[in-house]
Amino acid sequence: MEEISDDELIGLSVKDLNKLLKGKDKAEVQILKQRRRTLKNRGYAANCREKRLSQKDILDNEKEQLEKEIHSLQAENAKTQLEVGQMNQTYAALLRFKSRQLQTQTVKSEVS
Amino acid sequence: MEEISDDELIGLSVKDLNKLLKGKDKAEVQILKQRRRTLKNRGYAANCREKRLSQKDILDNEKEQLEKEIHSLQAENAKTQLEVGQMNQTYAALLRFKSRQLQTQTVKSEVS
DNA sequence: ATGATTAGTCAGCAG
DNA sequence: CTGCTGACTAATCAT
Repeated sequence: MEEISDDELIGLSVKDLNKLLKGKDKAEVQILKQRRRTLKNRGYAANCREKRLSQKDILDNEKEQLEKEIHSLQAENAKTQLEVGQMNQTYAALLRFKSRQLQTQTVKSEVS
Repeated sequence: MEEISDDELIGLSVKDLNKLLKGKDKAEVQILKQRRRTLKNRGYAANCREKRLSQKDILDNEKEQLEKEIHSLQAENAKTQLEVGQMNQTYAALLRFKSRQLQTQTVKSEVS
């Protein structure tokens, strides 16, 4: 019989494989089918490992994104806090103005 | 010869193993040493798999922590923003007060 | 020699 | 049956 390469064996559909195996020995067919299964498994295993790695990459990236978001939020927070501080200063100045005015009015009404 | 169990074989140091193997056939010794190596490898592989899993767990946990931190920062931000809003209201009221006062003063100085 | 990691193999489960 | 995954083995790398 003609030798069939791993790649060919993997590439063939079961149907085509059966066509190719028409008049063969049953034992021989079994052996070939087993070889096909094994080759497929080899691919599945490689696939499985690759998937494992890419999922780790995904996790790493997600983590990195979250860290960026944290930094962004921290910056935003700091900015807002600064804003609050400035407002407090303005607020204090206005309060001083207000109490000065009230005092003046009081004095005026006292003399009137 | 007496059979030695996997656990025993794994547990023995090379030294003790050699003692035990004093008068043995060289081929037999080689086979036993290979069995020992294989058993050790089995353990290493299991260890490797476990490590892989625990590292994934670590990543997952870190991710979860980061998400918690994000939520915390978001809450903090919202709170501060609210504070800013309230301050803006007070600020606006004070500003109204201030301009009213200034107006009054202006009027008074005009009539005087 | 020892331990860790990778690729291939098989068993066994899921669809 | 096809595809995936856990565990085992052997080969290989590093210490």
